[in-house]
Amino acid sequence: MSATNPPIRILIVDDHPLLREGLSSLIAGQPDMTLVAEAENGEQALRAFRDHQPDITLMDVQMPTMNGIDAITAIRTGFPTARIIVLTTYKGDMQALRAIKAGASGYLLKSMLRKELVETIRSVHAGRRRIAADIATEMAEHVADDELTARECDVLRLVALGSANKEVAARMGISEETVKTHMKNVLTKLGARDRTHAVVVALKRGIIDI
Amino acid sequence: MSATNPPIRILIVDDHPLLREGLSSLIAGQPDMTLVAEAENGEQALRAFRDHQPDITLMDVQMPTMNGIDAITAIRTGFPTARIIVLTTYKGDMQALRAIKAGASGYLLKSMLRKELVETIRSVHAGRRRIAADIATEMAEHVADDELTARECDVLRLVALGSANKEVAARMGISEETVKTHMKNVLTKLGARDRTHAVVVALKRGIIDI
DNA sequence: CCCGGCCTCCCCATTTCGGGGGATTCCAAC
DNA sequence: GTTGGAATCCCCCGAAATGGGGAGGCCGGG
Repeated sequence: MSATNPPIRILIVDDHPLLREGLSSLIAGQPDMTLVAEAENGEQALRAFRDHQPDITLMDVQMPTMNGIDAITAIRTGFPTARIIVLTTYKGDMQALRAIKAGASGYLLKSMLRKELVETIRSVHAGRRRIAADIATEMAEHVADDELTARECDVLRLVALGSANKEVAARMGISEETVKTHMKNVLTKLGARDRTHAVVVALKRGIIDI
Repeated sequence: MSATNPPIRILIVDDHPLLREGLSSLIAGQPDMTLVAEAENGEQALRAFRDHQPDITLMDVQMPTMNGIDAITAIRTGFPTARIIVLTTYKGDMQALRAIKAGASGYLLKSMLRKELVETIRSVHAGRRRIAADIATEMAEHVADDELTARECDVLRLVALGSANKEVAARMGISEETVKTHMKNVLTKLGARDRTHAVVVALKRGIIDI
């Protein structure tokens, strides 16, 4: 943070123009930071990263065209040392977990204070990691849980759309008995009391989207 | 919009500091607008409105302490001519409907372009109404639908939390048969295929929250 | 090579739902 | 004062979901 160091070069990726504006003006007020590019979806982010190779990328998760998780994976495939901070509205512990597994160094909420954000940028730039406390807490509550398998997620998604077991079976090309088995596992793993509760829990935790 | 007119006096109400920053810097760039106050929840909004009586209030819906709908109702009880524009992330047609019934003159998404926002501010200040096209479309699809009654919402909320009809009945102090009747009505009104689907539809449309 | 996880399928018994029907009471609005 | 909506309760019945058990095949890591 000494004045002799070059500024932290930052890329912003978010599809909300207003939020980009807010970030941009926040960064403009920090003498040790400079904004090098903006992108409004994952594809643009990839190009912008290649062109500018920023020190820090601030990335939203929900975006059209290419979501933040895929963008993080793609960026870190080409640049394994890229430091990326996810900045999002809350969407459950699973989304955060996926972002971190994809290589994010930070996970923050858009509702946080400006001060915390700039501190996190400096912190991550210095090589540390920073996960918002409430998200860390929620992730910790589920570390011991078995995650849903791909097949179980498929079943649950169809159930969320109103399919009965028999219809799920027909759509997936498997027997109704298999669907029942998957649902039994889902109920157990999510600690849900019935299929409706399971869908609600999965939506809250970011395990499925609708 | 002539330079001789006094500027449009604006109040911002949003719990996201970053978004307030973005709005603030956007307004600062408009010669015919001036920011008179900011608030980060409904209560503060009420006080700020009384103190400053802005021409336009930009209001989020989801906030701690006092939500946007209640804040709109409260403000317009004291100041029936207040012009309020709701600025939110998408949460279903029902939330928009409630905001408009409470007296909002505009309903916009946070993902919109800056240009559209400043145009809407001028438009609403001139006495017109402005609802984002996609929201208007979705609201139009449901104008013919019967809305859920208070009791039906109560039942659906408990169902979403994993209660069986029998348990909903016990919690609400009514008979299971009554719960079944309510659920039948809910399924019909929402066009849902089963209770799980009903909960998902209600969540998407902003009819219930979890 | 063997083990574990995943996916698949099957059986049984009980409970819960969903879709019909109908009925009463209460309150507020016209 | 009648009318209508909301809320309450009741019946029947077939379909669906839940909870318990078991079991075989496949694939990848140790």
